[in-house]
Amino acid sequence: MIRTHEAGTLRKEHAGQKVTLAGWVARRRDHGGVVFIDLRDASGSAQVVFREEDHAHDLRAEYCVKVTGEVRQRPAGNENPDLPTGEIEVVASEVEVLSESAPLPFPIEGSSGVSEEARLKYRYLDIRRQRIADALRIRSQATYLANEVMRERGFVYVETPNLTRSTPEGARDFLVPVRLQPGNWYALPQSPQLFKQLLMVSGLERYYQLARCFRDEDLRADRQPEFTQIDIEMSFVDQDDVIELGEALIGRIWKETLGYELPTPLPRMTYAEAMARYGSDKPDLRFGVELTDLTDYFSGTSFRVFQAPYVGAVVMPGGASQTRRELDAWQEWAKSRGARGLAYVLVQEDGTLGGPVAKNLSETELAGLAEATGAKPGDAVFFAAGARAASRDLLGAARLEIGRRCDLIDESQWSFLWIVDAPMFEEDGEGGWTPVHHPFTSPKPEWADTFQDNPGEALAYAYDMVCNGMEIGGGSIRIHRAEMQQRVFDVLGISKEEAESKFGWLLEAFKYGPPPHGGIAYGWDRVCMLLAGGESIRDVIAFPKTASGFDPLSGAPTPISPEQRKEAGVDATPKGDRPEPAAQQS
RNA sequence: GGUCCUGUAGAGCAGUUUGGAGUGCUCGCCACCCUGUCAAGGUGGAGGUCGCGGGUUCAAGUCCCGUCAGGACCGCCA
Repeated sequence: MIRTHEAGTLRKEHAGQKVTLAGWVARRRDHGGVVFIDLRDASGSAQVVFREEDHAHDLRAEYCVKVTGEVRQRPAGNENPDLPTGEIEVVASEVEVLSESAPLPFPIEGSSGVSEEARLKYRYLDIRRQRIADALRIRSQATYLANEVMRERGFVYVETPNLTRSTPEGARDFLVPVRLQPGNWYALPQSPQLFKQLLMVSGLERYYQLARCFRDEDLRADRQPEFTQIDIEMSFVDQDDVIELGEALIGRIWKETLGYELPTPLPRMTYAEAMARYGSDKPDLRFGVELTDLTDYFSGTSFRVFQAPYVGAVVMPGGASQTRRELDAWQEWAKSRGARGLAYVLVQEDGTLGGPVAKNLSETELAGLAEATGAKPGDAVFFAAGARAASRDLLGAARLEIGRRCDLIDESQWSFLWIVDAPMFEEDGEGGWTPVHHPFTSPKPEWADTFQDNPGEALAYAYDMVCNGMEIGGGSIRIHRAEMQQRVFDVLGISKEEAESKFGWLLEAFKYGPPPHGGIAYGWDRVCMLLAGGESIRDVIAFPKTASGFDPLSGAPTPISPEQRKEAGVDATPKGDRPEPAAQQS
């Protein structure tokens, strides 16, 4: 090794030892006759002292250097109790510049903000910064822990293909042209869903993988075109078994990275309850502010707007003192979400009700409103009326916005829960049904025989783990009987031929004694983002892409040359003697 | 596909409302001074296509139109 010690590990016990360090010049404090360098390596940093004969004057920020010198306790009064190495310093006797650094595009040390674009373009420098380096380390630690838990429980790590077949359901696929078979295309997997079910047919019984997944959809702070899941599947289990495993996995990770004891078993809430109380299938329980259903309350109202299939409300504490401008801003906010507006009533300090909606309500309606919604003097009550799902969505979003604006969210808190009993199907807007989860999700046992008769009410054997208002994992018990699978396809309007063409390879496998099985997948980037305290999954991805899918570092994606285009067979027509590739969704 | 915010020196910002010479702040950079700092300090200096294109105007960083890039959100993401 070039060095004998790591800078961040030096303590006063090392005093008197001759050491050689290697790292980067983090900070330079040049006093002319004496120069201090903070030498940073992966372990931390230590102060190196140079005397004038040492030529340290020419060292610059982020030069990569090797320093030999003697560790000594700092002179009395010069200790720095804020630093782990603050009791010692290294008196340099030799210094070698291993490589110089050009002036930096942004500061490595210090906490000043830097644009996302600059950070991604020079991501390798961004990772030198403490915050990102820490985030990547905590991700690594979490990954080790996950592997430990899975190993202890006898799971088999299996890698599934990244070059695979396009799947017709779900997200848009990334496609890869195939030179050997011009006109035919691989798809990158949206998840290893079908392969992991095949591995259950194979009898592995317990499978897991840190799987790369690819989805060609628009990006968000918590979405990248490629991302990682911890993908898990188990045979001969029911929902409680998978939930127990999920809690053991997340519990170990939170305990050993953050020292947080997961309060297991985690609370479970049905999808229906979550939607009714919080207007969300991933409620943030770090604060209260629940929705109230006022449909019955306003069932006889003469106010036309509230003559709707659903009327609900959410209370903004202290909201009555908002200015006209702030209340107007709520209208704009609601419109930006596709609503017509956000009706409101202000509860004045004397208990009277104000706001434009109040005069449309009857004496009786006004009299009981505060009690019905739980509003107190000084609060504002926001209403949504219309279709139930859309109205609850709006109120749920308003609830989160209230939480943010009123600073009701305790950021130091962890709120974990399971959302269970999601519906199997939802209306696709064209008179048909579409799966809420995916078409291989089993109904709950009580719906096993009858789901096809009431598709809108049938409950799925599915579960999502929610943390701080974010879905971090989700899974289900799968269908393993052909007869039941056929009934699901019938509800979805998928013909036998269509099912054969799209999923034939899975259905074929399921002819050979498939075991009952189920699983779960955790969004690993989101999990690590929560552990690292980040705002975006980009914080825990070494080389992420921008919101338009561009990588400012490598410049990807790029056009291809006409030669590449020809060779890849991008424009070729497939030969007819192959099975029809699954139709692409546009 | 849509809505909103942002774009001014290497970095972070102010200036845009009410048009008047690239006017300014913090950090960094370069040179010099400085023997106990740890966000060291001091003196001096360099550094600008105000994202890009067009328009209005005697005059545009500032107003208008378009466009590009980044970010947030809606749609979308089983």
